[in-house]
Amino acid sequence: MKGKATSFDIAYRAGVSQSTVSRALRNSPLVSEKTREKIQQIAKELNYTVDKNASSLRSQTSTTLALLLFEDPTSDDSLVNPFFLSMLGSITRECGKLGYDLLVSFQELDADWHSVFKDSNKADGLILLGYGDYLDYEAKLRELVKHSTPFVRWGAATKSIDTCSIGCDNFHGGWQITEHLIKHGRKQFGFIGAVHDGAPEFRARYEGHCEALTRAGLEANAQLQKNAVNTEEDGFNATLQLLAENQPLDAIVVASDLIATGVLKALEQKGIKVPEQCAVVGFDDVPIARYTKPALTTCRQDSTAAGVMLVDKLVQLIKGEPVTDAFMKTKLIVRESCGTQQ
Amino acid sequence: MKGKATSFDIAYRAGVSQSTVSRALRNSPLVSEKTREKIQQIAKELNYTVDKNASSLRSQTSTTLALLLFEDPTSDDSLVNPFFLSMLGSITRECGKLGYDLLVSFQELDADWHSVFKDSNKADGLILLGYGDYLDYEAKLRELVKHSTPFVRWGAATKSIDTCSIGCDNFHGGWQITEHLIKHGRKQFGFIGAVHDGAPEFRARYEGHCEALTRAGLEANAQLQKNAVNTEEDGFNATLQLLAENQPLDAIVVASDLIATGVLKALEQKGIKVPEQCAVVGFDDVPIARYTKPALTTCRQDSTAAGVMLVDKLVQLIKGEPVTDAFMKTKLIVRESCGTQQ
DNA sequence: CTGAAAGCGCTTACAG
DNA sequence: CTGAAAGCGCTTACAG
Repeated sequence: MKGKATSFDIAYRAGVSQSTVSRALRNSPLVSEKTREKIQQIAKELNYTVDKNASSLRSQTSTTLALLLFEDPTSDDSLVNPFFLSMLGSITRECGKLGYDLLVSFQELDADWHSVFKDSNKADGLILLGYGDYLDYEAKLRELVKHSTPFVRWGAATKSIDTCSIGCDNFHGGWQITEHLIKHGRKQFGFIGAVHDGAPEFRARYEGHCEALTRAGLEANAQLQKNAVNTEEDGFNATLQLLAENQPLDAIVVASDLIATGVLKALEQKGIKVPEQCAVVGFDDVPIARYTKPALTTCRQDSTAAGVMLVDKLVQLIKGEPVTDAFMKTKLIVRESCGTQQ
Repeated sequence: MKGKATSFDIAYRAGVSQSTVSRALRNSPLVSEKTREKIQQIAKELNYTVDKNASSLRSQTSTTLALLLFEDPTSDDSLVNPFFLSMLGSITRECGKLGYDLLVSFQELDADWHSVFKDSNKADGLILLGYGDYLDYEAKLRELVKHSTPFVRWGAATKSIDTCSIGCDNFHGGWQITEHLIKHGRKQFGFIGAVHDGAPEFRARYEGHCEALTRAGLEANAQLQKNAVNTEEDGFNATLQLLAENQPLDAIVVASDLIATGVLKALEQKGIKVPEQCAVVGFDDVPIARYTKPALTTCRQDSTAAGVMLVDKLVQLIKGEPVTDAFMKTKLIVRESCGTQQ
């Protein structure tokens, strides 16, 4: 035989019709066990694999998911948000488990996502990670909804768009981590991380932070909140700005671990001892957090569970089953940078 | 119109045949400019996208590449080798640039790679990253060659198999980093990293290391080489074994950064000051290397360039163009853990 | 349980 | 430069 074997080749050898081969290979109950076994045996001998393009074309379903990664606008070319990277493993594995292939793509915000993947029948649904600026992103989400493209995303739930989002309880996380510091005697807080409509997750963390302060009878000082997008460099610069306020500080709550690495760097440069003089806490629990000196206390988002859930929900959506948003609990991971045990 | 627009819909509106539409959309010179423009205009209005499955089926080419990631046997479920992760960005981007889609998959060593991706026409070629044990891997490579599946891989070149591999000059890297330490007065070396046929890259680094010692009139002491696979934990344990030899040591050359984090941890636990009492150097320059304390001196493999090259070579291979192995230069990155400037 | 036939939406000889 | 037709390799009504 030249070229790849087709279902016709198998049919010929098995002495049955091509339709029967197709049914047998997909374990249709319409085929007798004996016939099925014979056909599957021959298929194995011929190293036969169903042609994906033909079956997808005919059945109008690709059993492929597309993962779209959006980068933060300022991040360097080769750097992907490490938190998303850590989701990749479980997303890939879960896809494999459910029999889906996974297309991965870095997206520019100006592309037409729906046409690129869904309209061309490359993928049955989309997983969205990250977004750059949230406002532009929201407009894109509306497009997807309009085209009734099945998709799920990691991020904050929104009332304004009817989408399935999976995110962690950022408000609770911000509260949790701040409350821990207060309980251990910290009183003068700074906060580093962008707080505006373009970054709803950072904002929720900040609001949780403020809530903890209020409940403890402390006051959030807006002057001690400095914006930073998700980079080490921004964290470094924002910290210098914060210190320039010349206010007493014994703790800095940071909106992400990546930013926190820059905070630690700035404090070290200024000779401020962490955690003795100033506690620092991050958010995410990316791999790096274990290696900083002092090791970073942070708020873990379970990226493995998140990846599995994103895939599961998307597949449900594709099958037309009802799905709900998921809101994951965060977990306080105490290391050295907050100066407490446990 | 219900459902997605097809080339027939466009043909109808443009008053031409469907064949002409197909040609016009692919910028065939066989179509007059006027007709082409008209057709492309209508396509845009209808939000038309070529059906990937139909075009792939008909043309027998998918313009899709598959990235197969193999995990080290011992690594935990959600953890992917950070060095490979850092290639992912540039691989994805380069694929986009060349108009290819990218399927990503974690592979078990027992799967039939060719049938899974190439024989089913899901992908035109394969990119292989990592391998667990090299001997099993080699057998798999032979299979691919036998099925004439186009593929490229990151790793050491082999004479025994006719494949396109892209790797760094591990021997030179091992030499370079050791030579640097010798030049700065270190004399008593340990080496941590698996040195056997199952890990040819680590072995090459070790051989380069030994070569540098020999040239300097020093002697490599096999007793001071301890095996470790690519994990922090293994690095930690191997270091304890090394120290238990009770031999004088003023430098440890480590086969990877990930292992080196475990080495640093063990030394800290034993109260051995890095770099004052003992220098430590890694290999790879993964993101974590900048954050350890002391920051890790290491040998950089340019993952961005590597990713681009892997994609470019694979596409050449698919097009039937001749390709050659690539051997990238390593770069010494001096940080704090070796105790020298520059 | 099985087969003959249609058709998914394209690309590409072939003919003009 | 354009069109009519074949066909990529399947899945799935339809008929028996």
